[in-house]
Amino acid sequence: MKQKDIYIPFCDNCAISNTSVFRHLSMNEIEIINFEKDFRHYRRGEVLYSEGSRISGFYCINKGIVKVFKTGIDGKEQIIRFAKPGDIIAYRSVLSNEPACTSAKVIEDARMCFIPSHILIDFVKENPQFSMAIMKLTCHELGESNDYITDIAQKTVRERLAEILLHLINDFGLDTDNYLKITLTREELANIVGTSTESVIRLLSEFKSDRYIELSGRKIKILDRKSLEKISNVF
Amino acid sequence: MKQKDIYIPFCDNCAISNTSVFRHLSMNEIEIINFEKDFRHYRRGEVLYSEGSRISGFYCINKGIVKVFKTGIDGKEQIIRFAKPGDIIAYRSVLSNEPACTSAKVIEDARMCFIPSHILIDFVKENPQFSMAIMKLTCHELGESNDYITDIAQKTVRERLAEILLHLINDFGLDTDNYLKITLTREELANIVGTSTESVIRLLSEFKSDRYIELSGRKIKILDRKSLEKISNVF
DNA sequence: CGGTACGTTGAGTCATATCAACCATAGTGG
DNA sequence: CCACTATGGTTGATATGACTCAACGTACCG
Repeated sequence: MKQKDIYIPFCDNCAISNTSVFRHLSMNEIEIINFEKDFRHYRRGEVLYSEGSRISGFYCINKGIVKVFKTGIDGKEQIIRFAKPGDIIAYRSVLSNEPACTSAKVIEDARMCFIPSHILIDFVKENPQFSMAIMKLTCHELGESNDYITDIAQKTVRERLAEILLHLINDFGLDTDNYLKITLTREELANIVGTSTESVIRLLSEFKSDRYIELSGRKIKILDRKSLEKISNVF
Repeated sequence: MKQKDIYIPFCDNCAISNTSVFRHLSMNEIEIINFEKDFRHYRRGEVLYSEGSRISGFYCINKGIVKVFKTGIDGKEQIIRFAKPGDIIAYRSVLSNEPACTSAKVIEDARMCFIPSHILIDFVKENPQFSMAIMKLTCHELGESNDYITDIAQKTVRERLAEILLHLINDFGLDTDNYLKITLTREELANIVGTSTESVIRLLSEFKSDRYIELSGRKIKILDRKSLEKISNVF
């Protein structure tokens, strides 16, 4: 406990980014969040909330990665999206005042603020700019989900896997050696693509022998992005 | 032109329903819509807007049915949802101020109001109640889309077809003879389920010989809802 | 050292897509 | 009025992508 991290990020810092929904809040409103939020660390594997549960607030991610998923047949997970620093999750349930329709689990050690529901609801009601930003965020997510419905309904597993790799590159980036910054288990990859673990393994090693990627454990090195784009059928 | 229908519905009537998002508007606001809206008839096959286009307003459906879809590989449609009386469409693009990410086409002769963008945006900014209602609507749709991703990724075509039939029953109802009130081509059914026309045909006639449904042309008669529920794997 | 979770590979199977032919219907134009 | 064309529906044959099952390898962890 000697090394315990006592640093708590001020929301002002988070709000600076011009992608954050918080950028439209007044100093006063940010103060309110700073005061009411509950900040803490979360380890890989920790569950933030589960499908069907009532949530009393939402999370704002400062560091780390969280997967948001639904549980389908026989408990098989379908990953809906990832949340990374700057993103907020669970806001949907708060706003629609329904039980959570997804679960969320930490997949890379994280730091997050938990912010009580009423704050989000109050701000949406009182701050039109913020309200619009949240609205846009929701609409954007809706667009993405609809895109994915089309993909999953029409593309082959091979095409979808290539596409997911490209999405992961976009969202999480590559390190200096061209390794994908996010690491996932084969099963997690399968649960995004919507296929079986075995199929992911086979296709990955196919991509490998075609020299599009290289594999070392869970790390994926991107060698040929153009070809992945060609395979994935995105224009 | 003798028989031209000069009846134009007042928004007050639409707003009465307690499912309409307009129920939170003031009399004054409703007057504004009444004044600015453009009401007209649309025939089956008419395209309201297409993917990628900029839209200057949104539609509120008074009568008829519209399909909202995305165009995927080789122009194959993926139907995302249907809009029926009381529903609004294209509001997503208006709010996020992005080009349309879907197309919309009339599949059952319709009457609609076209309402200019600025009205929606103004009301969202000025009327917190209305804003919340729109937010809930969006969140709800997002939840539905995410559900469908899970289904389409994990269920078989057979299961999905049964599920879609149940959804159609819920959304559009049955007439006195237990016929589904909405009629779709086999291709349209395929484009909801995310499969080929031939597969839909084969599965429908399988359901028919299993005595779950009866077919006469495009009309589908529901004989055994319980069994369809069992097949569809919904609890 | 054994346990648990993850990764890999092979073999067999099945659901579903694809291709092709054909029929029915309705609208069109000469 | 008839041929012409387009659209939708149906059925059969065939191909194959992807899943499942099963066995085994690997690595880390207490």
